[in-house]
Amino acid sequence: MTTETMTIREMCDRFGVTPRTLRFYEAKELLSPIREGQKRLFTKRDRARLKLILRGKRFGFSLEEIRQLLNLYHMDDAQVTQLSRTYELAKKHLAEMEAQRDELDQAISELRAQMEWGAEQIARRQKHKQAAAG
Amino acid sequence: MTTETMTIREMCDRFGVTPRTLRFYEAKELLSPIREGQKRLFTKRDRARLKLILRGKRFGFSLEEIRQLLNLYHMDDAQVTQLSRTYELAKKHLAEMEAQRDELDQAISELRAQMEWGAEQIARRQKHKQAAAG
DNA sequence: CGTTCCATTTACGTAAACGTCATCTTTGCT
DNA sequence: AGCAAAGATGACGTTTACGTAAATGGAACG
Repeated sequence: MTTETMTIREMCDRFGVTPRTLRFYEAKELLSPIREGQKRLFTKRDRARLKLILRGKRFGFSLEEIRQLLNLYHMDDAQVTQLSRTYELAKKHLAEMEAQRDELDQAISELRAQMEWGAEQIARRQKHKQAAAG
Repeated sequence: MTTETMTIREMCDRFGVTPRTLRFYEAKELLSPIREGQKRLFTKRDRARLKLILRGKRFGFSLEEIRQLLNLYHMDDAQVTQLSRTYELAKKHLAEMEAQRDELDQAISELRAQMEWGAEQIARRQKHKQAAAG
């Protein structure tokens, strides 16, 4: 087993996805495993891309958005031609992510405050119970 | 126009959603506007909840997940009974959000690095052009 | 009173992201 | 040679989150 390429099953085990998912991503041109006869062989590049895909999904991006963004991470010489356009897209994306992070930070502190209130209510009820029992 | 309640149209204009969306959220028990005859009237509570709904969506949560979480923010006396269960759920959610933020932070710095590389490539090409032209 | 304008309900349609068969090949044992 | 396991290729099904169209109902305006 050269660690260079992986079968579909090895990929599934490593990333916790189904074969269907990997084939689907290939159909959508998010992955492009090489073929050994019929069988797919996933390269290091595919693994790096899949990692980014799954991350993008956790952030709420659609596969189509993710497809665009993958070009930012895997530019070959042919694509360097449109590099500055890609760069603009990246800047936009970066801004979106930073906005999302700020919102997330805010949401986190709001939730923290909410939980403190909740903890207080629980404590209050404990006291009432004791008073009623005593 | 008392600022107390809003019509469906006012809601749509304020939040940038369609009437269909608001009715859909009501059907899914995410919102519960009061009725004036047939017509829906959205209260301050509905607005607060909708804000949280839209935010949750940006974070990649499903409507069903969001529905669960809304209880954390709008607990009435009846629900305080299960408050400690809710509190546990909140803790789990908070942990998820913090993990997501950390991942987002990492993704942001990776993208930044990627962009610096891109900027370098652009500069390099500029130089080559000049050399070829000169 | 007719029409226009919102809004409501009901119902069917749709895009995204896979799940789930059914049906082959291919490949590795025995 | 025979057979099970793994993988491939359609093709249809499913869930989520709405879109869209049809039919209906008030109410407001000329």
